Amino acid sequence: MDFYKRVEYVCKQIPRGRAATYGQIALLCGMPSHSRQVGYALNKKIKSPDIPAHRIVNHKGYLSGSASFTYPDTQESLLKKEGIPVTPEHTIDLKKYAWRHTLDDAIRFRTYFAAHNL
DNA sequence: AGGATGACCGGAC
DNA sequence: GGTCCGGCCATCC
Repeated sequence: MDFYKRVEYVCKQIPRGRAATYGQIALLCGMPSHSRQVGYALNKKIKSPDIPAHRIVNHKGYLSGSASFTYPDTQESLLKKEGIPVTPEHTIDLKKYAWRHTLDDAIRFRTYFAAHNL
C-alpha cells in the first residue's frame, strides 16, 4: 500500500477547471484521516510538473499551497487560466468549482489500487 | 526515542 | 453563514 503513489494517481484525475480538497484526495486514496499527508506529499514527495497541484485547495477554498510554487501567484494564474476565479484573499468558490466526484469514481480508484498493488 | 511540524478537517457553537 | 478548537498522523530533527 503506497499512499503517495495513490495521491499522485488521484491528483492526475482532477478535471480541468475544477478543484479538489486535501481531504477529498485522502478519502479517494482510502485514507480519510490523512489529509495532512496529502499536503506533505505535494510539497515534498511527489513534486512534479505533470501533477496539477494547483487544483488542490483546503476545505475552505483557500490556496494554502501558493507559497510552494515558484512564484506565489503561480497557482492563481494557473487556476484563472482554467476559468476558476480567485479572490484577492486567495480563495476560490468551492460551491461552483469543486470537483464533484461520483461514487463510481471512488470505486474505480479502489479497484485500480488493488490491481496495481498500490 | 520523543517532541515539533505541517499546502489539513469536521464538528460545535 | 462564520470562527474556533481539538484531533489528526507521517516525517523531520
